[in-house]
Amino acid sequence: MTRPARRIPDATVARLPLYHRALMELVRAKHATVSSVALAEVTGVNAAKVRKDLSYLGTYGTRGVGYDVENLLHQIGRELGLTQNWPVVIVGIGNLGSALATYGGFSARGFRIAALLDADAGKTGTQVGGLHIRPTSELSAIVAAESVAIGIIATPGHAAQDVAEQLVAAGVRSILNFSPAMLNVAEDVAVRGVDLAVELQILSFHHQHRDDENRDDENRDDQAVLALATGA
Amino acid sequence: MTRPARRIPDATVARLPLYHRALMELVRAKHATVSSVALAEVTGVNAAKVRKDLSYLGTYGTRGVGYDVENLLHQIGRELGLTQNWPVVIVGIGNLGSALATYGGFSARGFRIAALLDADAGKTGTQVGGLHIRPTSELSAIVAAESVAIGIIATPGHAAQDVAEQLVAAGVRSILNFSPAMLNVAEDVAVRGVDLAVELQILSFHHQHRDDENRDDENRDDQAVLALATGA
DNA sequence: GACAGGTTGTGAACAAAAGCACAAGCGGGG
DNA sequence: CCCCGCTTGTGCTTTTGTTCACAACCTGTC
Repeated sequence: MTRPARRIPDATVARLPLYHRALMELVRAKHATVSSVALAEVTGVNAAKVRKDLSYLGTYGTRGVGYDVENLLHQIGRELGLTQNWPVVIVGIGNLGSALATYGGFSARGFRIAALLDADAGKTGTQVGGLHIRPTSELSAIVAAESVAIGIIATPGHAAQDVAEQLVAAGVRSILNFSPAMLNVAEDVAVRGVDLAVELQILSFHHQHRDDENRDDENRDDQAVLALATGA
Repeated sequence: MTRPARRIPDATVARLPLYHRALMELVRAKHATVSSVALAEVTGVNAAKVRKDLSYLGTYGTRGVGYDVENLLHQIGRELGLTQNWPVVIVGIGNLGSALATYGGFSARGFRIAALLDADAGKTGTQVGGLHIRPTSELSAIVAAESVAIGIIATPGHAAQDVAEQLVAAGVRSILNFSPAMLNVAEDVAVRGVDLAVELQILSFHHQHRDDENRDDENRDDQAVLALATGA
């Protein structure tokens, strides 16, 4: 069945989760099919781009009709690997770690929190979101026992590198890093960093430069980032 | 002085906070100067790219020497608008909102949390991170009184659009949206969306396709923080 | 003061992504 | 059966971003 074969561009990969999220919503709203234009509207992506993105996955649309919502959702989920319900561990259960542990979005979208870990002995044993916090020393045992694929680091910056090394040593090959530290790991380990302050700073830049921008063609949508009002 | 004049590319803007963060670290470590190669190493960005990025801000380097750390930090901070210590409000003080409220990174990097707001009357009055939670009804008064520039939405998805409209009505033109909802706002309002599950899903994709990728040996430096695809 | 070693700033080549525009195909109506 | 309106999939163009490579320039040394 439809071997994708083609390499999917990074920019497309980054948008697939967006489509996935929107399609879940459409399923809930009982839409049977959706056109690229409609999907573009709810995701804020250009319609041609939606079509091109989806075409990388295979030919799942029907001309004159659109895409079957359920099927497309399934195909994107499969491509993203969400059918596997990956187990993840969260290391560092401070405010942010707790928030992540109780964040419904993970479990709702293909991930299972296998364990919460913290180095602070004062925290271990206490419960967050229905899971007991366990000492970091148990990390490798947990990773092995649960075949954990992905590690989330929510520690302070100074602990992050150490935790990363432990994760990698335990066999984890994908890390989502919320600490402000840069992680230095083997090349075959995928690291994604999310720095909340960075996002604010980017907003701040646009805020500060708002006035400079209207001087050239107002036609240019000032940023890839700007919300556009859809409307019709 | 030093009119940048040149329009700074989006991709560069997204990296400036990275340099800013690294430079703060270098200041703390008492480095007087830094070369593009060194800065590239600690940020995980290609050295030529570092130089080109910095050149958009002006000519702050010295050939044969490098960049003055303090000065460069100041210039980037100025460009990002971090000298203004923007006041921000956080709406929705659940787990995530609380984590954001107590997240040190904001105050450390140019932002001041002016108020915490929540619609739940049961929460108002209680304190989080040294600030009292106030009812959402006070939003416009607070925005006006404190000249709030940026709003952070950390509510559940179903409340996000409503909150966004209130923020915009109160005069906020920049919104950082942590809810999974797409915001529909006027065109001149900048919205950046951060969806934590999206990040995990992108990792999941790479995890799943790890094997397909080794056929072309790519030197992926996706260590760097990425700009998230935002709800447009 | 000239040379050597190091580093920036940038033009130009290359690569990736976005966006346009339209042929190809579907389905319903007469 | 044929036509018409609708929507996909994609070749092509334009825009944006990355990388290379090197001249220009600085500092310290002899």
